[in-house]
Amino acid sequence: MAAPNPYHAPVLADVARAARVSVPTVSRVLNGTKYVAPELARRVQAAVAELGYRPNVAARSMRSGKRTLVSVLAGATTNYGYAHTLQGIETAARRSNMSVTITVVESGEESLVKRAIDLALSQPTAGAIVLEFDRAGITAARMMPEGLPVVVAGGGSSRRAGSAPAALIDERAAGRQVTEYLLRMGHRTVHHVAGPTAGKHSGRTDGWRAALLAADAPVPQVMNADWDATSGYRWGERIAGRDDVTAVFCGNDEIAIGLMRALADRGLRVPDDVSVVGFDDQPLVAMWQPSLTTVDQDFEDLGARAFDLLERLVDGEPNVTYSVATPQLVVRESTAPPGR
Amino acid sequence: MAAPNPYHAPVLADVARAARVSVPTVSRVLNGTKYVAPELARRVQAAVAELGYRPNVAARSMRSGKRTLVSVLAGATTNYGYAHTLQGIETAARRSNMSVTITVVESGEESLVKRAIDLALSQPTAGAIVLEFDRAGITAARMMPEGLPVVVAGGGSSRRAGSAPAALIDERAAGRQVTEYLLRMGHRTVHHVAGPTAGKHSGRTDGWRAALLAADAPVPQVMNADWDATSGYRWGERIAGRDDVTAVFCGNDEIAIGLMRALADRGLRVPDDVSVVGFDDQPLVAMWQPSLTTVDQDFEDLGARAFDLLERLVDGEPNVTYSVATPQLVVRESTAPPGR
DNA sequence: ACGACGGGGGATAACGTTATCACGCCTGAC
DNA sequence: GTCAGGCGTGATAACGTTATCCCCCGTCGT
Repeated sequence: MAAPNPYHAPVLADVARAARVSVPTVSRVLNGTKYVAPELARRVQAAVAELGYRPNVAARSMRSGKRTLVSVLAGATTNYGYAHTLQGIETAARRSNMSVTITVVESGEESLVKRAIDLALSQPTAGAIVLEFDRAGITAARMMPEGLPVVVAGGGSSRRAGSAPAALIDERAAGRQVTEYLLRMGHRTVHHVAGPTAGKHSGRTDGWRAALLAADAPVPQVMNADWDATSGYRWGERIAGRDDVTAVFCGNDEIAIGLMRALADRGLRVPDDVSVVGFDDQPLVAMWQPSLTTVDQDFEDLGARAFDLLERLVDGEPNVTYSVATPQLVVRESTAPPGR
Repeated sequence: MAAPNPYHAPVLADVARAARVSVPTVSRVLNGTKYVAPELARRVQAAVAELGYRPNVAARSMRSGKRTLVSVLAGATTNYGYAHTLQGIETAARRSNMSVTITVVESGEESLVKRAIDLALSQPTAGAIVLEFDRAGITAARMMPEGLPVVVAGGGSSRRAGSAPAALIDERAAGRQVTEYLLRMGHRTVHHVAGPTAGKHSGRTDGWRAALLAADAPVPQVMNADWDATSGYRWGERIAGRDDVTAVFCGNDEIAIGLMRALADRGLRVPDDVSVVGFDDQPLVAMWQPSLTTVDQDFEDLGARAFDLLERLVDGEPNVTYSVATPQLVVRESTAPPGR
């Protein structure tokens, strides 16, 4: 994209000429930094409207240091959680008259992460929000340059001292809640199909294990899957052959849906034979047959909280730490006391 | 976000000092614009690496006119089609070392659209891509300022001369294909639940009507819904009471899923009693029971094509017009010859 | 009536980069 | 040996904006 662009937007000097005032005066009118005589102000406003002048924030930020761009780094954008978090950030940013750039980090491989960070920060950004939902995001958060305001958004429940401020959803509490609910209904234990574990810890998995241990229930081996429905389907096929499995807690809704389809294809009924719980509460899963019991996570709120933390950080507020929300269990038709 | 930001990234002058060369020489090394002695180049590279220098594209674009930012304006971001189109744009832009900002246009109301455009264009953008999937997008496309490179991405099949270049998905052809398929299986006619119609025309609806007319089939009244599953559910409830409806073509997958659930709740079987077709081919609908016959639209490709058009436009290529892809019918379990 | 004070607005500089210009040195040819 | 030419490098200017400085003029106090 090197060729000359014939489009030349009007600049302050054009407005100043049209309004017969000096360039700094136009700037003062637009920013309200100093009192300007009503007559001059009126002429400036008129010229701005007529020429369709639009300030060049690049030049502005270069001189004033004020930055109006926030970078979001994410391992993906189309998954339910990612897309809604991004939307939450965008809405909050728009309210503050800031723009959002999105850069995808394709994997956790360091050279790729570095390239993504370089691209994101090549723009004059006020700060960055890293979606720490997967390995790519975790690596990106670790590799962010010192000194730049960075906020992390993710599924943890607390934060190490010294690390970046974070907006969190307490997945651990949710995992525990799901598991306790199933145990209370009489299931001897709860099986768990996890998504690709980001490092050692997954809040959902931790909460599940903690609840089982607290209830003295056996802790089955974790079944590892990808985040997609196909992957859930494969585990469903295997579970269909085992009659010790009466309740399955899935890492997300896609896995749960795929798993339920596999069970149905093998002639098993949900929830009569097996109870299934998802995670995310995507709109479609309420329409499923049976509708899916799942965990509602407010991703838009997560994004909004992340932006809020970043804004406070950029404003120089001391002791910006973290913000946690606890997701809610949504009970629907896919869970029942064990019948097998 | 007015407060001072203590972070100060290294600038060219810092690199130049560290490498004991002049500022322009550093620029020349980084851009490869002119031959620089190997020894100096080496020192510059070393200094860049050590300081973690990252060029400030705002300053660069101000001087050179080269712009590395593309603005996307969209009526929403989380819906399946929107999110994937956006992802296609981001991937293509990243390959060209360009960043993407996303600005949501909350409605078609002119003052809101103007504000969104102002926000998007307050950044020094090389051009804009407008997602013309809804009324907000259509209004935004109309209100974009003259002179700025603009590309539209949407669901049309052709383009008026004189309007902005466009990347398109031929929804009209897809609507016709769906309808012809159902008629061929023996349905007397095909009913249609449409999404919120963006202006008078919806390609899907036009194609459906054209196919019915071409086959001399009766053209039932269009049922208007929103894009969500709940809205589809409500139409499903009404359809369940009518035995003249044997095949329903839904505006998108959400509507289809909601509709199928309503039919099931009223004791009707899909496809035995009613055939249902969706639109989009979201991953989950293949797992439905019955799995949904739908139309696969390659939104990521749409986004990539839109970016490509914009790049050519910005590069000053003459006669940049439009690009069309035809989506594919995906036949699954939710359609069958009429049995009612 | 004269000086001090203050407010409005223009002139100027600066942000970080790249385009242009100018200079000095080295090479090659007479 | 001298001069022309070219190439590599540094100096300078410019992009569009805002911060700073400063001047001018009006007003108020004595």
